[in-house]
Amino acid sequence: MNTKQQIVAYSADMLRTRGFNGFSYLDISRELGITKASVHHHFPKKQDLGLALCEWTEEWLVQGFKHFEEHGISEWDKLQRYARAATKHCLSEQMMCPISALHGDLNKLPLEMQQALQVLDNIELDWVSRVLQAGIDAGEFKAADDPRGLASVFIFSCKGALYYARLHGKELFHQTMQQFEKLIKE
Amino acid sequence: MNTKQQIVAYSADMLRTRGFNGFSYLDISRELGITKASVHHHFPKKQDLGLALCEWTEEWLVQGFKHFEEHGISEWDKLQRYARAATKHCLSEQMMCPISALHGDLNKLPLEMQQALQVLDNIELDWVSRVLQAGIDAGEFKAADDPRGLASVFIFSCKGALYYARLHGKELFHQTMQQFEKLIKE
DNA sequence: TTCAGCCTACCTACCTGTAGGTAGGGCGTC
DNA sequence: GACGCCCTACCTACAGGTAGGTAGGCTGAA
Repeated sequence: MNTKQQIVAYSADMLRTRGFNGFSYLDISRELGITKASVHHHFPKKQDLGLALCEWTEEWLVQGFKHFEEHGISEWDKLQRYARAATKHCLSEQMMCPISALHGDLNKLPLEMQQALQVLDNIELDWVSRVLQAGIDAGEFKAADDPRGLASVFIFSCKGALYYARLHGKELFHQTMQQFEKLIKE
Repeated sequence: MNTKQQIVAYSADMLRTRGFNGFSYLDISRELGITKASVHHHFPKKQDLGLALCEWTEEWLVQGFKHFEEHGISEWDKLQRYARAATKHCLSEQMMCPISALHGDLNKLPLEMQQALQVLDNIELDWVSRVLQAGIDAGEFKAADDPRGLASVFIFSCKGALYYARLHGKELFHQTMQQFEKLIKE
């Protein structure tokens, strides 16, 4: 892994624990044992790093969805895998979803990053909508006239509960996902 | 309104647009035309200001719930009023929920503020849980074995959709709330 | 009434440590 | 020599905070 990739990897961790404006080039330089100016060499402006992080996030998303599709034994199982993947680091390492982290700093992001974030949102909403629609078609879930709206409920429930789990413990997360499951199945 | 109250009022706006770590004493001093040291006079450390903001948020919450209770003509109407109140500034002024804002900076908040935030979360979850339970008892909503988990779904759906509405427009917000309504009524 | 002491609310000046960034240079590899 | 990747040194502008001070108002005692 070359220096540039190390910068992105470490920055992705920081994005998820402190948000985009919560870590600096000095943080990165200290972690990797290089100078700040060297970080600037690879990413001249923080926006450049931010866009690289959006690309990283998209890759992370796309690979995740591919994995869930390959291993999910039902549509609900795919959604559960999504939720479990999101949980994986949250409860032990206090990490949030990178997309949520970017939304938290939305007002301070340059336009280009906002546009990249919009793309990420749609990738995620599209995938969950498709899984829900497939589940409805297969009789796993109750009929819904707007899978995208329903996908929103699922995504926001999941992410919100993960945010809160950092302070309230994982029980609330499980309660939330359980109620969502009952709502779409019963 | 004295200086201290002005500091809190302005800080509350900043909390909701930039997050707790997104504005500084210099920002406040510039806005109010006083020096930074004068801000420190009223709130020696930023944590003191943070705790005052938590109090402000609690007052804002409690008054909101009182208003929704007084004017709500059904349990769903109360929840809709909650959602509409949250929407009121979000779509025009890019303001987020203060509680969400604090959660976004959770890892960087001193312990005392984290504890105050936990209290705020519970106040909100408790109120929504009670409204949902009353609606279930009155036959407005379908039975649920865990009103608190259901309250989580509602709150997170609402807040998440507001976050996204800043970037995607209000349609997604309405879709989300509409699907939630169908889920608990049909 | 006057005055000392105290309080509130502000001020200037200063501190350490960044945060994002710029300019010029060195070194190793091909 | 060219280039990638690093470096030192520096810039402006903070961010949270500290120390010492001033001004005006209030209160109680002489």
